[in-house]
Amino acid sequence: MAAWRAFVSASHLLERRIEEQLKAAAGLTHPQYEILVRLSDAPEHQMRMTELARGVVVSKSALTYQITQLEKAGLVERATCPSDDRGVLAVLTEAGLRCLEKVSPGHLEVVRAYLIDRLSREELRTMTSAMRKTEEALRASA
Amino acid sequence: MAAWRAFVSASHLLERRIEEQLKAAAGLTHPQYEILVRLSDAPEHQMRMTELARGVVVSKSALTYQITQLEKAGLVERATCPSDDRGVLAVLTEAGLRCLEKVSPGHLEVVRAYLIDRLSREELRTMTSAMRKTEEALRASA
DNA sequence: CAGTTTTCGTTAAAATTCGAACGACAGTAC
DNA sequence: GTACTGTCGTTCGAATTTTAACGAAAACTG
Repeated sequence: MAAWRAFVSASHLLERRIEEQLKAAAGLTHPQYEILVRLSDAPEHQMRMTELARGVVVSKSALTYQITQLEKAGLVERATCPSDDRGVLAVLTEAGLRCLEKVSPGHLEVVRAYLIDRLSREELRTMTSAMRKTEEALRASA
Repeated sequence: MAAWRAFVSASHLLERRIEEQLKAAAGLTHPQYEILVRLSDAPEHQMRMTELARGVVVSKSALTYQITQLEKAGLVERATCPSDDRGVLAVLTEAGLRCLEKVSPGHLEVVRAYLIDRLSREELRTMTSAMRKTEEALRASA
């Protein structure tokens, strides 16, 4: 269980550090940053609410809240979904994209400094595949 | 950055699943469970608040809140610290220990099912060492 | 030993999370 | 078409976390 203990501590510590960095750099929380990243990767910089929530791994209600916050900040907009009248599209704005481009380097630097750069190429490859396996297993069972 | 993405998703998904399991099994949250584990490992089943907060990786105020909750549930007690009049000791009660023994198996089963058992011995070893490295780095820089 | 600075744990207010319940719409069966 | 069932996003209330500020006690300084 040593692996598990280390995993939990490391992920919580890293989470804290990342939160701190993002807040200082752009007043963003980690979930908010994740939302921007996912949107920037999506076709036309937009995504359905439910799909986005699944991707970021937060509840739908938490996403509703965060999208509202990001909308107030002008980084995201809501749009009606053409194919489904119930649907809502979260759309990354120009300002959102610029914000992301401004913040990413610092974020990645933290991730590298405390995680990536401390692992050999071999270790990194192993860990990636391990994390993918557990992600897949958990997504499958839900 | 694939490694990082997988890491974040996997840890959030796992966190959710664990939270769900603990809530169902004993009405505990993950932080609460962590507190019980740390206390059960400590000499005389007790620890100073600040030290405990560092171990579990939560803020002091969050720990104050959680210890109060656990005290209401009868799983933990507060005691005055003999060597330091400011200090407070969190002490695991008999009921707390029994609760932990009751819940642990189910918890470990989840951790194994989604993380440990999906990794080869080699992968597990690599991940442990990687997590230890980042934990150490993050604790050192704080 | 007085004066300053830290550390300890708690508190208060604000922010964020989740789960459950909801109304609106979509999909399917008959 | 009508009824059933499922999905979508939001809202509400409860629980939890964080930050900042606080009073008390320790540790350090001279």
